[in-house]
Amino acid sequence: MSEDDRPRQSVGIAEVAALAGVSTATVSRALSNPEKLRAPTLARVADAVRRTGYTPNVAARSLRGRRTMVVLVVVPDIGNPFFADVLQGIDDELSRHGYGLLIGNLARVRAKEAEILEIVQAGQVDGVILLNGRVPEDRGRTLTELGIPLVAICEAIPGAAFPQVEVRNREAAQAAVQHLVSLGHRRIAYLAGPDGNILERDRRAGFCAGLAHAGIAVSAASFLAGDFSFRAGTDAAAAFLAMADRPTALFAANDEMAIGFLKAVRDAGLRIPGDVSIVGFDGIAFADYVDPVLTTFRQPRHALGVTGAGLLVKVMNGTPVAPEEACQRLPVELLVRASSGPPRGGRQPP
Amino acid sequence: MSEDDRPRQSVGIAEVAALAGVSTATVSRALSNPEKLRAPTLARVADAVRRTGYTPNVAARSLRGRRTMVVLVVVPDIGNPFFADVLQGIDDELSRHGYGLLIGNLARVRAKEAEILEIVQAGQVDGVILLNGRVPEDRGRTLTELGIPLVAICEAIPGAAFPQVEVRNREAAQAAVQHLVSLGHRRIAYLAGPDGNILERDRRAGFCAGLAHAGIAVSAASFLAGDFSFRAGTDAAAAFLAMADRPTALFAANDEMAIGFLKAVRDAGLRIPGDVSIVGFDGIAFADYVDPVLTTFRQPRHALGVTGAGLLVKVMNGTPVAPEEACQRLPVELLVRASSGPPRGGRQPP
DNA sequence: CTGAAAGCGCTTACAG
DNA sequence: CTGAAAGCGCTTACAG
Repeated sequence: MSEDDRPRQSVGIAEVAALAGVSTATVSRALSNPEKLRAPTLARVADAVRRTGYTPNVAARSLRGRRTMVVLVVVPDIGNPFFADVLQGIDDELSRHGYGLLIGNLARVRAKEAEILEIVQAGQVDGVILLNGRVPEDRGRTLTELGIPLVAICEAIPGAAFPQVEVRNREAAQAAVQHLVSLGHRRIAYLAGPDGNILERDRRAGFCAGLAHAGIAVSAASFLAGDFSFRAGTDAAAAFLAMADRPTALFAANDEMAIGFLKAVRDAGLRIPGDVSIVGFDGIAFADYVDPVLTTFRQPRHALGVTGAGLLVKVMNGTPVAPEEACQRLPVELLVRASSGPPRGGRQPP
Repeated sequence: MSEDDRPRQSVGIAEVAALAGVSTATVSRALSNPEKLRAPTLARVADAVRRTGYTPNVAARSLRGRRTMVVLVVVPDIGNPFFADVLQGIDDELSRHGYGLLIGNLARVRAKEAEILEIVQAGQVDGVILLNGRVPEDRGRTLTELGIPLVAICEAIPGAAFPQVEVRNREAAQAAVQHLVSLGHRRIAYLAGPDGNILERDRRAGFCAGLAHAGIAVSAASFLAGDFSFRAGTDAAAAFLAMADRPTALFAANDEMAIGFLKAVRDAGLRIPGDVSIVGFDGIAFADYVDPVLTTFRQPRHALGVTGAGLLVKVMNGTPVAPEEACQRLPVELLVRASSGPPRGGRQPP
């Protein structure tokens, strides 16, 4: 049957083979398994490839080779700069192994999980890295059922059977409380992340553990609702300012909220850290440029990406993953800056 | 010849065809050109597709159909949240037309342009959107030679023969100067972007035009070097503070630098806007949370993405693009906030 | 170490 | 409106 007449790919493997005086099989091997060829043959092919400017067609290679050399990264919100460094780490490690990277942005829309399933079902990728804290699903079907190599990073998925890499959220949150207590604070508020989020759960648990450890009744602490956004921080500030017996310190479950809160209470005339100390979480770039500079925890973002990608490569290659590797928890670093300090002695000025 | 024994795709088009009692051609048509089928046939196929959970293999479809339904977006730096909204706009428009999106992050590394060329040469995408202000090239070969549909947005590429969408950088920068002049400023500094960058060139030109328009000698203005980073802002602040006859206002070529500058001069004890007014460019989210809130220009980021993607779809479809569409320049909006105000009358305090 | 040939899973021009 | 069959451009098990 005749074919359509759209322009075809400029150079095909056949042309390279003809120019080099070898079969297409040999050209293919020269590109994928050069060690299987004799040096002179390899050289002739390499020369022909260079002269023709040949690049193998990706679709054909994927179809025939049954692997795409592409990994899907599921991100809850590409707009959050936090993920940029993680993605960079993933990309660095993946490209070392010859893999490309497809970004699936959920944009915080649950319905987009169906698209993730489709991409995988369509055979578009060899593995998936989840940064979104849950296994995507669509009408009862879940990603795990599809039998594709999987890894979760940043936001852990409790009980999952695949490798995971996260940071010590609980320990860090506890350390935040310890830091504030050591400065003399006893009335400490917690500005929460969205309900059900694993980071929120772990950081809240660490916060409570920190209080308990310091002999402070959790019932005496204030819990402010939030959702990780700047806006949640300013909203929480309004609630905070209206409180009768205001805490002298606040630990926010992330930096955006800490910054929103900081801005709003400062605008209201409170001094930081005199009237209220603030501690955030994440160590986003912006935290260095607020006034006062935010005390926070620096996450090993790049390392999270590299580690997670490395694990996925192992799974995709069928390399066994040691149990201690399969559930890693990286440390975070407390950066003590100007936003936290001793509470003003005695009462607050009118 | 026998094949390898890796697990194959769960459901193929043949199974669906068998279940529906039609040929594979009909299944294919049902999915791509449903209007060519009779309703009952379509219904039978649709039912079979649903029951089998069939999703067409992307590699096979691309190989045979000679189109991938994927667009490559070349981003200079994925870590810059500015691009997140633009990408969202692109994605919104592209997905309306059935296209997926592959992100090529240059990470400000020139050598990565070679990867862009490879992706295109490998037939991996049907079109390219450039956000990086130049046509990627590698050892003499440029992307334009590859004959792939192309569009540039955000950062224009002068003299290019493909459609472009940018904002009125020159006019906006001029308006920034007008704003400052109207407040009473006469000594105004410009904090520049990286050399050779088109945004830098246009904004600088607008700055100079604004001065000229106000009857201020350009030679009397101060030009501080920068590169669009927070750090460049703090570095420029050091230079600014050391100046003998300090300007009373500064226009930064982007918000990051404006914020870095703001933070550093504030730490040095200057009051804003009393001692120095500051105007940025872009309207990043963070600009709302610095103290004082930054006067800046809000870019129509989402619209930039939507417009650019829409143009690319036209080019890919062979739809003619009207000349006035082919070179669009969207307006930006000046947000007057607390970082700009009248200069303090008389001398500055010691 | 190298080649001939099958076949990955689809789409589409042709025929009916 | 639907089907039979070619073929997209590669890779790989088999044979030599």
